[in-house]
Amino acid sequence: MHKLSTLTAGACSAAERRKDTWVTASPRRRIPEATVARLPLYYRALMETGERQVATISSERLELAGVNAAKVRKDLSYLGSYGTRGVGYDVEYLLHEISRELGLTRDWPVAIVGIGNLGRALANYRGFGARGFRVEVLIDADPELVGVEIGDLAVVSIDDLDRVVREHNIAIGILATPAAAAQEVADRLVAAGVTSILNFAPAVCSVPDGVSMRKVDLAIELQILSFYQLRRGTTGASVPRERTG
Amino acid sequence: MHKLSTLTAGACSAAERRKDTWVTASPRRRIPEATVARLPLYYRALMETGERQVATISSERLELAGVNAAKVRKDLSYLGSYGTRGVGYDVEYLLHEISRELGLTRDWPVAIVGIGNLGRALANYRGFGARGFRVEVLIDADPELVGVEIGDLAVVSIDDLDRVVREHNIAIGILATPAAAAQEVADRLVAAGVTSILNFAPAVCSVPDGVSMRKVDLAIELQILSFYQLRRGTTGASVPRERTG
DNA sequence: GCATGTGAATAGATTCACAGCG
DNA sequence: CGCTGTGAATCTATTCACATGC
Repeated sequence: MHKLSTLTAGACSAAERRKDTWVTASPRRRIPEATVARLPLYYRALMETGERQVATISSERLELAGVNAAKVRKDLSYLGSYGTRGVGYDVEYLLHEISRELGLTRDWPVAIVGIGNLGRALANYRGFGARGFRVEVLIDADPELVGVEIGDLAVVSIDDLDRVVREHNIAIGILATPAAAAQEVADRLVAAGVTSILNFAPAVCSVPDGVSMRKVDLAIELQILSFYQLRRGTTGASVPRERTG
Repeated sequence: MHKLSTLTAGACSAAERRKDTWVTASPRRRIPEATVARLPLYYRALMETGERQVATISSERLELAGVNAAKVRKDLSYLGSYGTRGVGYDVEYLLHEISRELGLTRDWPVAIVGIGNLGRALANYRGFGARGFRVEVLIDADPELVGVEIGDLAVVSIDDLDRVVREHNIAIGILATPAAAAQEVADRLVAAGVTSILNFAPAVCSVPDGVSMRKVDLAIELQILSFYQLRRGTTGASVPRERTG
């Protein structure tokens, strides 16, 4: 059995949490997990700001839903002292630093395994492609699906997973299989050299140390919403019906 | 982390108190956010355990990836003292308590707004439907799409959002629009009485107090993976290529 | 004996508040 | 003066360790 190190979206794997695992490539401090999770938000906000030809921005104005100015400053301070006191942060420069930190200056070839409804939608999704994440491989177990073209990619048989993952130098795999297949496919991806997995399968699924897995689980998100919904004064349109079946 | 307005978890509705099966009426303490986010995991694990005809389970054995026995015990203790010392937790009973806590004994009608690739995949996704979340309304702005049948639902025009949301008593909305439309649609959903939103649009988007929003953002998840991937000794298949352009 | 339930200890994240500097 | 950068204070979450009770 594996050393368990799964993570849900929002939490990170044991591998990342353990201090000793850190290859301190960058001389600065270890960037806290919570900060890492917010860097993409800053990146996105800065991109939008940059398009509006704004040269410089203060932590106050960068502030976005749920992230106040103090948090912004502390987060950015982990990257280095990239701001100017009395002025703010240079948008272009900060964008560059964040994208370097996030590895967005690189090209990450991605494989999607499981070409059902969701896998197909992900394959067609413009939005990764935009920034460094290019879907290069589609894999499915269904012989009917093998060879079918989605976008400009032909679906490859799962029997060829190992070969094709290695050929394309895939580091990041997207798991969109049924729950039952998730663990086996994750194992095969890892065996083929994949060290980051984004898991859409609604299954408890684990990966060895040294591999990151983030879970995106629609059912879980809805259940969390349901929890808070239930505890709110439900009025108007929000009154749930008693379950029928 | 996720913007969930200050919760009124202490206040427990009369509807909950009404039932007879549990001894202790309502959880004494407020359930921590981190615990709430794990309840669905326990729920799922217990469902699988229950199917294997296991009557009782210890925190040690319930332990799943990333959640150790101590955490399990503390989490479950927030719900009440539902275990038996020296034995463990009764699977059926605990399952019932958790599902009640999560509001899974109810039926939550759901609307999906934005019937593109992703929205369509979500509409066809069996998996919510399973436990209380039933997609009843599909909404899109594209006139070409209005009236088109997906599964057994016809797409409704966004002009009718308010009416149809109220008619179906929608409390939970799923946002799968392009980023540009997200904020406006969120506002309209809230105006129509929706108080929980699951947002798939890659956009900074905010909701007023008293409304929950959870974000599922593929680009962000990939960027977080990329961050850790970059900091790992990238060997074998995992060496990223330099960006070509 | 064995596994829960829980205070106490520790670790981590957020916020405060202000010194420091352009 | 305005805004960053950061120690210190606070709040939240996790882990430990053991008394408690079946």
